[in-house]
Amino acid sequence: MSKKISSRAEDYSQWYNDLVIRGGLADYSPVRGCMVIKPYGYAIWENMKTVLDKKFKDTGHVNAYFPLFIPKSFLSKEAAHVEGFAKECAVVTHYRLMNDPNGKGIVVDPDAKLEEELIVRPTSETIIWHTYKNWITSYRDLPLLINQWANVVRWEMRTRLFLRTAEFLWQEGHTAHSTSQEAIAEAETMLDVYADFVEKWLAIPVLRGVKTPNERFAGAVETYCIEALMQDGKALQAGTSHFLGQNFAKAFEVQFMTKENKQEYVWATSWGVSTRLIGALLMAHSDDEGLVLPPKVAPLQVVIIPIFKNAEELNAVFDRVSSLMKTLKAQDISVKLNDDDQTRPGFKYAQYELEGVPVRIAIGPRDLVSGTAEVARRDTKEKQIVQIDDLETFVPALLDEIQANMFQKALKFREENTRRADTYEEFKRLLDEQPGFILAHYDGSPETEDKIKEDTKATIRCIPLNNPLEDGVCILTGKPSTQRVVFARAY
RNA sequence: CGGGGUGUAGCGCAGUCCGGUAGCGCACCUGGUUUGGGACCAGGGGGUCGUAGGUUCGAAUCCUGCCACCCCGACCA
Repeated sequence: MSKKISSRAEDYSQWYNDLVIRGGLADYSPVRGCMVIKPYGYAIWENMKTVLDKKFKDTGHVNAYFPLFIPKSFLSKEAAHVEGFAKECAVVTHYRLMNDPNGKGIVVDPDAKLEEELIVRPTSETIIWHTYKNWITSYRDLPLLINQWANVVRWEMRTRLFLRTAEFLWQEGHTAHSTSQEAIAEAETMLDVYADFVEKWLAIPVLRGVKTPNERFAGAVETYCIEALMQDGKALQAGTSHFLGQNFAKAFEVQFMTKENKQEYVWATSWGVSTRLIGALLMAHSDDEGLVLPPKVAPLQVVIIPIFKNAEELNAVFDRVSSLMKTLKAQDISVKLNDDDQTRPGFKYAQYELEGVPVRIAIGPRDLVSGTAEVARRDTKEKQIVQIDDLETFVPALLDEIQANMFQKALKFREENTRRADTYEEFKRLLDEQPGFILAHYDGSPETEDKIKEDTKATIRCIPLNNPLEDGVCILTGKPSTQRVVFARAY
């Protein structure tokens, strides 16, 4: 095995795969499009989950769990919804296997065919709204604010580790409200929760906006999204929040009695983020040496590498740092001393750089004499000598600085790669030569959007919230336009 | 589903053209020397060569079918 991972410049896709595999985040599984999330990758997900779950609860939501299997007939109750998901559903048709009569292993028992086939959930709107029908009868039952952490299956044509897998982990919030305004406010609140999380914890700047009708979630009236820019200039949708209007309430007959004693359909939202966020995290920050993790979600924030030739020297380092480790842990900083005597320091340095541990501290016999340590930060790869006694204040400050610096770096990258195009030629040239977000006018028609997508593979990522109005003309048709929208090629 | 590629030890590969019973590097195990940026020496274990069939005295190698995975597209979070 080569020691280096592929570089971004020579093969961006391979670089990404190397990060995931060599970084110990996931493995391929025996089933196409599925992956095994390894402990290190899962630890990142757990950290994300912990923060998000608290934010959901702080905004009034509770967790519940709905079943994996959905009766096939449910899916077709909302027309746009089935249109959007039918082509990528895993279907359960039988419930039993038997020994092959021809002696070749095991086969599906033809007598065990299900009366009605079951869909493995690609998302849970249908089963949840079926359930909500029984839970909601009065305005007093509203709002109903429920989230679930679950796995879903979408049988995608082409998969990519974390970014698009056949099965993925996510959370999906499903809320019911008595008014349209309240549901819209909910969808916007959750978009803000996502944006805040991605920017402050993952250190990835995002654009908040709404999707055009073409890009809207199947069954939504309005889809809000956060869009991030990856290092190769492609966009990645990092989270979505949908205002579903009364579409699902009507499809599943969910009505409530108002204060005025009138029957009305309830208003709905749904919102979700998935393990795709791990893909975003990798692609936004990592470099040719490996992962670069923001301290706030790094499974391990600080690693101490002792330099030693024998047990005495190791113990001397351990004695010198044990109180430091306690102090850091008391501040909720994860720290580990790697006392493995089978690998040498250089190997450990390379390994922790690959894994993206934010701060590395090396302490050897010479340091013990001088009372110093070598502190290396992963984001800039800078090293400096610090007094060991100062580390308990230096390290927390450094972690904060790394977190802030990673966000600033990503923000600068996005700003430098957000450009305006006023003609179609310029638009196409930018896509090929300087990929990134492109702000351009379009005439607002789905046909124009489709044509541009067909020509260039670029899509409208979003119409930013609070978008400044500006008169212009559509880059494709020359028709008048009142605002620029954000185009990009996307994952 | 279209295009390209690959299936040989846990991983990465050579061997296939030209058939003779499988090899290298890393990893792993044992012992020793090492340890401030991916250590070294010696010894050792591990593979029905993706799968099914065919040709042949003999197949990783030739022929046919099938399967899987990866990359690039169309679809999507």
